[in-house]
Amino acid sequence: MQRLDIKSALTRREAAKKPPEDKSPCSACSVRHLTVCAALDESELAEVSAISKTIELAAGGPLFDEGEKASNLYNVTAGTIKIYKLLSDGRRQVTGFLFPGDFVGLANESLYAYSAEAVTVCTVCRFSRRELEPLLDRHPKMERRLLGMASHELAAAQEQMLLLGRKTAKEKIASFLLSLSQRAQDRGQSGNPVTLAMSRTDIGDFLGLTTETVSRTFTHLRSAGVIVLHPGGKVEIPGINRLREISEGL
Amino acid sequence: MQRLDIKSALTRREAAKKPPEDKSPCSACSVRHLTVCAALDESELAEVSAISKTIELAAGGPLFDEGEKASNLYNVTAGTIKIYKLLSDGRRQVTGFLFPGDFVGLANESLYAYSAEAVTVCTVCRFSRRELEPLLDRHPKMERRLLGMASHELAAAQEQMLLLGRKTAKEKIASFLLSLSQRAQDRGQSGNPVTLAMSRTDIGDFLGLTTETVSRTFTHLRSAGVIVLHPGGKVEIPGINRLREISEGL
DNA sequence: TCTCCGCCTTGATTTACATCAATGGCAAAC
DNA sequence: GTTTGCCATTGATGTAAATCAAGGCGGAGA
Repeated sequence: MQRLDIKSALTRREAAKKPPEDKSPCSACSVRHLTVCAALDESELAEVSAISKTIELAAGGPLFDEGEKASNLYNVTAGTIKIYKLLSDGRRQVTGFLFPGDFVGLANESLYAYSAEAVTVCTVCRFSRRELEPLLDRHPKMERRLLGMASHELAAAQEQMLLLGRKTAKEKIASFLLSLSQRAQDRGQSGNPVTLAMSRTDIGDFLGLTTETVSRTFTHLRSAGVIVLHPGGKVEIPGINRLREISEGL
Repeated sequence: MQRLDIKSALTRREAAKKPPEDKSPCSACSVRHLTVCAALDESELAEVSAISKTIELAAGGPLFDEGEKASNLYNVTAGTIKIYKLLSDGRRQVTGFLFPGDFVGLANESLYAYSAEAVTVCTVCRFSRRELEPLLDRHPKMERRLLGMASHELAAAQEQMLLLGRKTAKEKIASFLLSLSQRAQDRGQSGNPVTLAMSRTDIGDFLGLTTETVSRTFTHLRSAGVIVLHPGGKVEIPGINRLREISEGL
């Protein structure tokens, strides 16, 4: 398990310069059909453009930290982001990975309940909460869509609780690979082979395992011929049906 | 860990007769300020009354099952309900306990993603999804409130992932007791002593532990003088600050 | 009142995974 | 080209919690 080293966290933060951009070409957004903005027509889209700002994040760059004032919301448009929570002694739980089309920053209370950090180079679309709320008031379609996305995330969170509380290491890794594969497919990318953009440590912190156990479990699945590990984090899954069985404990 | 025994589940289900009632005195609802309905004025409340129906559940009675068509939504008005998911071999993860004011049944897809079952005798308020949706369209306030509740649940789910993935048995039990205590207080009930309405098995299935470990951990906290176990599931917490420290791993 | 049964507790033993430790590969920095 | 440092892998050992096992207690029902 990764225990956060404060010094390295600061270094990482400094390293992550964010060169901001300015144009917001929502109507040309390639992942719009996956986002909150899917529900909008051209004129509504213009309103959204007016209050949104495109931002680039370097790999490792922080988007926001747990406990910070939740003044912005973000749409991921490119790259992979992780969200996580920490215990005071540095134990970490990654509670989700976000891909293009995903939405971050909903906070019922006024503070973020988790931290968000870029795993790869990322592009996100930023909205200030103050400006977005009146827009939601005027466009119930958008709010409905947001509620739908929140429900969907809630269901995913419950699935993840089942994984964390009751699955074995092998079942966890199998479920993780299948879920990544599915999400890649949903985005029109290859579901097989699937690319793992994140480190073994991040995977471990997502699945409630250590790096070593993650690595050993990959090795085990490889030996069993269920997966093939290629360079660049590419994982081929010749035994995808077998992987499905494993993920269910069969 | 409880592995679901089909026979006993059926017995339990038959045992749970639900004598339905008919009146819906929303305006007299004692937990309204905690629910979706908090946002509503008198005339809106009347509309809600018109499409809601009060239902009583015996202890152990099922509300709905995972995979069932999600045609209803429910507001809990009295009692405790558990929601859970199962693996095919019977391993169970309780993903939440619901108390008066809580809302169940949101399902983005058309099927419930989990099962819901009464822990104690319960009263719930039922809405059909078909009738509720147009009402939400007309009352954005209510939809906004629902989004707020969903965000809140999402934050709770993430906290629970941190617990499941990274906390020790002792930390899990401590966090659990504190969270129940807080929720009781939010409802104007005693936070100390706090009453545990659910069995050790349910607690274990919620925390990713076995009954035995739950029991041993309670014993350990009792020996340490942090809690006192009284009959009827009442837990007194003389060392509530100590319990806070324990829950954080200090 | 007695019996039964489910729930809780406690003890002995096992085990899946964590921890500790060492090494190799690769990419960035010098 | 060499060094540095991160990341992944693999092996040896330790341990928290699971599993297996045995009573005890209290409420429901005869």
